[in-house]
Parts: sequence; structure tokens; C-alpha cells
Amino acid sequence: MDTINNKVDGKGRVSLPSDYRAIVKELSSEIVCYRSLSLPCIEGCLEETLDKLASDIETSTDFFSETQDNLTNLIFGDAKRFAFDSTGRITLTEKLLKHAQITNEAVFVGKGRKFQIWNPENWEKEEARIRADALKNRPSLRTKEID
Amino acid sequence: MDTINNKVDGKGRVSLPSDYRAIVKELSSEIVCYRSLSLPCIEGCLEETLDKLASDIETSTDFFSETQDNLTNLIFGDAKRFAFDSTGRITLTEKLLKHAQITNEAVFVGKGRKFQIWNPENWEKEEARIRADALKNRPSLRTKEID
DNA sequence: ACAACATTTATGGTATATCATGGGATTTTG
DNA sequence: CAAAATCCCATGATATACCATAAATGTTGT
Repeated sequence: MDTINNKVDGKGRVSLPSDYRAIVKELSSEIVCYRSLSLPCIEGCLEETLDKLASDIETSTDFFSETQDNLTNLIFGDAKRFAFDSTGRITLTEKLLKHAQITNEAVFVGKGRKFQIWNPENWEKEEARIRADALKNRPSLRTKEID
Repeated sequence: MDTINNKVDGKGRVSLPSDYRAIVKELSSEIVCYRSLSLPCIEGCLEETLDKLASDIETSTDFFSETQDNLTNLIFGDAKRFAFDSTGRITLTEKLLKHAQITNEAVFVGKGRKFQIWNPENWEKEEARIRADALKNRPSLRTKEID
């Protein structure tokens, strides 16, 4: 949960927000990150979340499962484990930082079982887009009691 | 549940009304708050309410769905856990206070499974608006009240 | 009914622990 | 051996826990 802005130093080091860390630490000591398929951001989650995704798709009878299978392969090929050090930081790779256009600052955005890491300006725009979109679809949101 | 007016100090601390606290404490020791999507107020609920919503979304769309991505970003990106201290207070964030235009005082308004936190003046206007709206949409009520 | 007392609640202030972040030391790798 | 990646320590900032007072509410006894 939550959106948090942290600094990224010259080595690509960035603190995983403490709230995130607390949750991760209950289950593991590392996370998995990969380039988002559709957005200019980094996605992160626990390894077990990716594993679950893979098995879900394997057993799926969905007509489009072949497409999803390809997408899954893309993610697995890209994904890399990141352990956090004693002060709670991970060091992101050039490939990931470049994809998300991150230099000095990174915004962590909670997504429940996953999270995203954004360039601050890009996230600002994306958030505005999402909120506008959600307002347009407000009737369906209402039934789900978001607002 | 009635509406309760409490002070907000310089740190953003505010007492959760005792009635609210009693209900929350039966189930948890913390609440979740987020900016209302359409109104200038803060909304609060139990975490399980958001979790339920998230699982609803997960089962209704697939892992790669853009709609799901947007919704989960909107919900979990904005929401934050707030534990209350030994005296029953939570400390609201700048983002939330700014959205609701709250400075010194905050009004708690019960909404069943949720509640809202308002700037007192804004709530006064909103309540008037709601009452006027109710009358307009129920002419039959009006005639009965006149008689 | 009223007074005296007790308990819960709200609020202000201060101390403490935690977190984010910079710099440097140490290890690994090619 | 050089370059890079990883680990460890120091510090300032921030948030959290703790204590102390004040107000409101509730309770008891006469």
C-alpha cells in the first residue's frame, strides 16, 4: 500500500519503504523485479507471486492462454531477484532504471500483491490518467464500494 | 453514528472518536485511509474491506488486464494503514489533509462500513447539499412534511 | 437531587526508536 | 590487479511511543 518517494544514489541504490519491507520480511528476504510489459515502470513482487501466476496460466483453459504464456515467458526472462541489505536497500540494474527513466528519485506505488517503481514525473501523469479514467467508470466503482 | 468534531494538531494527529475505536478494536488495531475519489474528504475503513475489494477485482479480470492494473493502482497506491496509539490517535499524512483541506479541526462522519473525515466548513456545505438533493428527488416526502 | 469521586476521553508536549541516505571499507569478479 | 558489486558504519531527519494534564462523562452514597 501507499505511495512513497525515495532517493536513488549513484550506485542505483534505493531504500525499499519500511512498510513494504515489513511485509516482505515475513515471507522472504528478497523480492523479484522486472520491466513492466505495458508501462514505463519497474514491477516488483514476491517470487511466489510469479510462481503462482505461472501455474495459474498452465492450468488455464482460456482461449488466449497461449498469448498469456508468451507474456509470462517475457516476464520470467526479464525478472531478477533483489535481496535487500542490512539497511533495507536494493540496488537496481541499469536495464530497469533505464526502462523506467529513473535517475535520482523513485516513487514506490503499492498494488496489493505487487508494487511499481516510477520516475516521479511519469507517475504524476499516470496517476492523473487513472483517476480520470476511474471517475468516468464511477457507476461500476460505486457497486464495489471504493468511493 | 453521529458526526464528531475533533482537533488536529501540528503533527496531523487526531483522536479517532471512541465509538469508532470500540468497533475497530474488536477486529483490528488499525484502519486504512485514502482520498475520496470524488469528494474533498478522507475516507476510512478496515483493511479487510479493501482486501475483499481487491480479490473481487482479481477474480473478475486476468493478471494482465489493464482495468485491473488501474483499479489496484488507484486503491492500493493511495491507501495507507494507520495504527492508533495508546491514546487512540492516528497521525494523518500531508497528502490526505491537503486533499480534504483540513488544518485545525476534522469532522468524522459515519457511513456504515466506512467513515469520512471532513473539513468542518466543507462538511456543513456538503450536508446542506445532500439534504437539498434528497428533497428535490422525493417530492412526495415534501408534501407529507408540509401537511 | 446533589455532591464527591472515579473513569474514560481528548489534547499537548517530550523522549525515544526507526528510517532514509551518504560515505567508506571489504569482497568478488573478470 | 583493476573495476564493480556488496556490505557495514555514521548521521540527520522523521515518525512513533510514552507521559502528563485537562475536559467530559459516568457512578456512588447520602
